Amino acid sequence: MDKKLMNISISMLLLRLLEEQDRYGYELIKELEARSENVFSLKEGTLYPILHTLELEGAVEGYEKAAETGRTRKYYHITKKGLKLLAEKKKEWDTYQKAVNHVIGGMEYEYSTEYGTAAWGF
Amino acid sequence: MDKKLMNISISMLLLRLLEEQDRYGYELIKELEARSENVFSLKEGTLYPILHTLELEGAVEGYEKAAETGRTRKYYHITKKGLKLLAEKKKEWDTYQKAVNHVIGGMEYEYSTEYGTAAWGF
DNA sequence: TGACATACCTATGTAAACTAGGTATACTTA
DNA sequence: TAAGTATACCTAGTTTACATAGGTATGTCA
Repeated sequence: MDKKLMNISISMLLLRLLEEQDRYGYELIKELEARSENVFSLKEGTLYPILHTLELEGAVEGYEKAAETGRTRKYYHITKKGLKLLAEKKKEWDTYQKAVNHVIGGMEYEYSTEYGTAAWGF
Repeated sequence: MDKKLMNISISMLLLRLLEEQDRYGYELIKELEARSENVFSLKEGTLYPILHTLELEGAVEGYEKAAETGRTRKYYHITKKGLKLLAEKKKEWDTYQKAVNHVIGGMEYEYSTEYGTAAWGF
């Protein structure tokens, strides 16, 4: 468990996006904005240090790759360790979520078997 | 919205407990532990400063009251301002929760009309 | 009587995330 | 073609929620 009460780390969200496919920093920011409908709008100053830390921890691996435009981007790939970390963080989030809802009351929920259910308005 | 991404404050949980009835500090800690099944276990060093801040902000009002044992306790009462703050924080939490789940995927939920539903295992 | 639970408090530390800058390339449009 | 905007990466310094680690004092139970 994280020390910081109810502080679900951004890294969980980033790892989740990298679980799907390799992505570069700027792309992660835009994708996160899109999926969260602008609830999560990371500044570069927030994102890049986190990515560097994740790389140091061995949760992701960065590599340079040229875009179609010729411009070089730094892509990140999630490692086995990263996948494990993601699973842990998801479990933590679930625990916190349940506990908070239990305290404030009034919310019922259940898991669905697939990513992105009708409940989310897809 | 709070600046701190996904950092849902403890104050929301405390205000929620004070919404039900006046309580004293130590009681809040124990009640929070009980309701969250020990997920949230505040240290006194965490709780009391938060209560003092909430009082300074006018969200709660403290008053001394003797317990049956004769011992004096400091009870806190939630104010109108506190109730408003709680409502805001609940809304924030709901927004964050939805956004996180939207990103990590796979969770469906709906509101129930009453506090404490069967889904929570009461 | 000595340990433990209750009940309150403050000073200091830590780390996640933000603020506020910086650099440089590609695209768009006036 | 110049200027503005979007893309794409980076670091130093700051903020602040919460934890750590201490303190005091009363009530209870073995």
